[in-house]
Amino acid sequence: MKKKELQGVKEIARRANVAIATVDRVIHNRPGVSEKTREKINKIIAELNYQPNLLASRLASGKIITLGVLIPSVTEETDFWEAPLRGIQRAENEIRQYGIKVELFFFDLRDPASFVAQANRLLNASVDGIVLAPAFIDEARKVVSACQQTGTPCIFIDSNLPDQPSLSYIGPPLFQSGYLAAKLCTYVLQESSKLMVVHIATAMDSYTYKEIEEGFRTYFTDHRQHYPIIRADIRQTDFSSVAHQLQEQFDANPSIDAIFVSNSRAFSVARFLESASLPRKPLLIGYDFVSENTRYLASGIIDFLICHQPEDQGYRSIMTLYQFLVFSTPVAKDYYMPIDIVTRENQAFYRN
Amino acid sequence: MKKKELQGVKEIARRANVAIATVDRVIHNRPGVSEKTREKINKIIAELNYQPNLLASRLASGKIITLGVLIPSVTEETDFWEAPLRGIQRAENEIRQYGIKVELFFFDLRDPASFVAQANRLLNASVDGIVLAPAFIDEARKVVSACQQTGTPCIFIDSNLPDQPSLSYIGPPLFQSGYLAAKLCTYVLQESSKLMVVHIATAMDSYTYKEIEEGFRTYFTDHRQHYPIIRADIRQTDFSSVAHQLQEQFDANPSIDAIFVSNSRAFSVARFLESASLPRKPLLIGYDFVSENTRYLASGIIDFLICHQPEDQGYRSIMTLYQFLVFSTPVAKDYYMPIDIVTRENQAFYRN
DNA sequence: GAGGGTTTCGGGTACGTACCCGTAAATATA
DNA sequence: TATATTTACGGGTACGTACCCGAAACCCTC
Repeated sequence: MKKKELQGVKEIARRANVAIATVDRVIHNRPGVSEKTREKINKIIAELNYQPNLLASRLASGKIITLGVLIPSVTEETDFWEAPLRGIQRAENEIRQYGIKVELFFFDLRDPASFVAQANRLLNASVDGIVLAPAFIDEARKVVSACQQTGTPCIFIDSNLPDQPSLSYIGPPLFQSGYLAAKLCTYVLQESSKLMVVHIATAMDSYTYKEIEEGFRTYFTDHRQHYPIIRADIRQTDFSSVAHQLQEQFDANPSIDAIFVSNSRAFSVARFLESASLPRKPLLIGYDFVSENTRYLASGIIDFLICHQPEDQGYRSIMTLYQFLVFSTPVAKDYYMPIDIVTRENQAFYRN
Repeated sequence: MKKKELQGVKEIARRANVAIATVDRVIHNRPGVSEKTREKINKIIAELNYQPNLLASRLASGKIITLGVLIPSVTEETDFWEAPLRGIQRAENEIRQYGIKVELFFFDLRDPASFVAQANRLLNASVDGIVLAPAFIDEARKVVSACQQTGTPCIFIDSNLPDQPSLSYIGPPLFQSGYLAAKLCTYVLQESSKLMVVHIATAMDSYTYKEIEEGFRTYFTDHRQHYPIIRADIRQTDFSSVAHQLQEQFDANPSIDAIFVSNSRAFSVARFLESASLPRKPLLIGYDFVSENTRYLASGIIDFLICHQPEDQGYRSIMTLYQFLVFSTPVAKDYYMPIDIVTRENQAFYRN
């Protein structure tokens, strides 16, 4: 009966003629090992291509890794953040058994103060990693620098904070999605057509919208198609304000053949189009698979929705932190989500 | 110093005044426990809402779960199956540490005999679960019935075997993707336009193609648009045969404004269009993000590629089996992949 | 009521790693 | 050279579960 080969640290310890504890010290770079034995053990580790058994590892160290998440709450305004939250919770379910816990903090998208308050709670919770929707630029900067202090890895989700140090950005490539929207418009454009870009938001988050519109316009300059592009900035998000301003634009410009809404409020424009009596319905393109939008997509008033798999963004952000903290997996600085085109015909199968 | 609360089976055993082994027997429905104690223990398990610690569980039972995969090999004809394979390997990497192993078997898409041979190897490998691309219907049926015998769960990937018992089907909704292709065509169609559906394949897998074409045609009947639809069945996949047959069709039908290729060989049609001198380039729609297609997408000859995230199909098939075998997670009978629209403008961000 | 069989259960070890604690060896101090 | 201090290492237990093996308790049968 031959001696069964030992596994893992035991085998290393046997070969190096040392105790398991010593091997353990080497693996975790703990002091108390002479340079000589350290080298010897490292050599054997390399030879064996030793991979620690994470089951055993995480079982033995009863430690729990906590991840903090700071994202907007779901409001009656939009259910967009439902999806990332779903993804986050799905990820948590998958890795909970491996000793990972997720703590959620929600802020109000319309209220920077709530962001600050929740951010402080998050920072005081002494978490091991952070997922952050940096909706308010200056306020988010402070969170980032606090993370820098403590060495806590931090991931931005859905929108970026340019030039800020972070472990990773997980979200859409804004410029290119505007560019794609422009291309989709061209399928209905004719000689005399005009275009309209609509921004509907109380606060104009400059960076995001600018990138998108830039992409949109660049498409036409790239292709030397110089249709007039009308801009509508609508700062009152209630329907009557939106309808009123749109009506004005249409009165002034009858031949608008395509409308591009730069965020998830296309449903508001759709509602206007539904009630307005226009000679022909313009093409309508917007963002995000939120419930109001999908209704108008189904009824044919919205033609295209551009989406960026928000659930997957949430899932991915948690999993990335997990992989980074537990396995030290290297992380890509920018992880751009695909630019999905959702239409009436494929929306039933879209996974938001 | 108060007694620390015990965890898991220990706590159950303490409360029930039995040994851990007895609790273990109850949990695993093993015999050797009187009905009375069994009930008592089950009651406590319910009270505590006990969730077994999977780390400890899988660590203790050193068992290795083996998953068998039978998919087409990557050929010079098409690199489509690279993507599912990537996904499968990614999944394996993630769960290898939890005692899951994947064994790969490849067959030749042009050769049913190779399928049978590899299927037999797979069945003899006594795996715990199977992922199967049922490319050959009758031959695949036999694998399924063998699985039935042994109770081995089996998942179909990429194409389905209608009316065959399986744990799950993970793949595209064929009918709807044809339907969507039709819709995309309409953006360029005019009064006098004709359409062409092209099948290029040595063997006509009846089910897949039929579903797709059915969806394509249904769109037009649904919308009462009765453009002539020309069919081209091309059984010689080499370029000159394809070019020859296409040329014939175009000679006979000058006003073909949109071409729909029912599989990944759109690049072949694209190559023809590139060299042919047609009055105006028809819209070209095909399937799959394979390298030849993406080149023609970038150059603008292919307008749309319809894709179904093949990498994710591979990943998901393995993970589904894993979750099912290890956690007994319930599995959806059909998991339809989204119908992605890839264009020149968003292809850079597409994750195949 | 003694022998044999079956059912029911408990003790104990193993999985691979983490980490506490104690001790021998090496080095420094007196 | 004897003693204190540091450094290097080994023994051993714990994490929560799986499962082997043996023992007690029970049930029959003659």
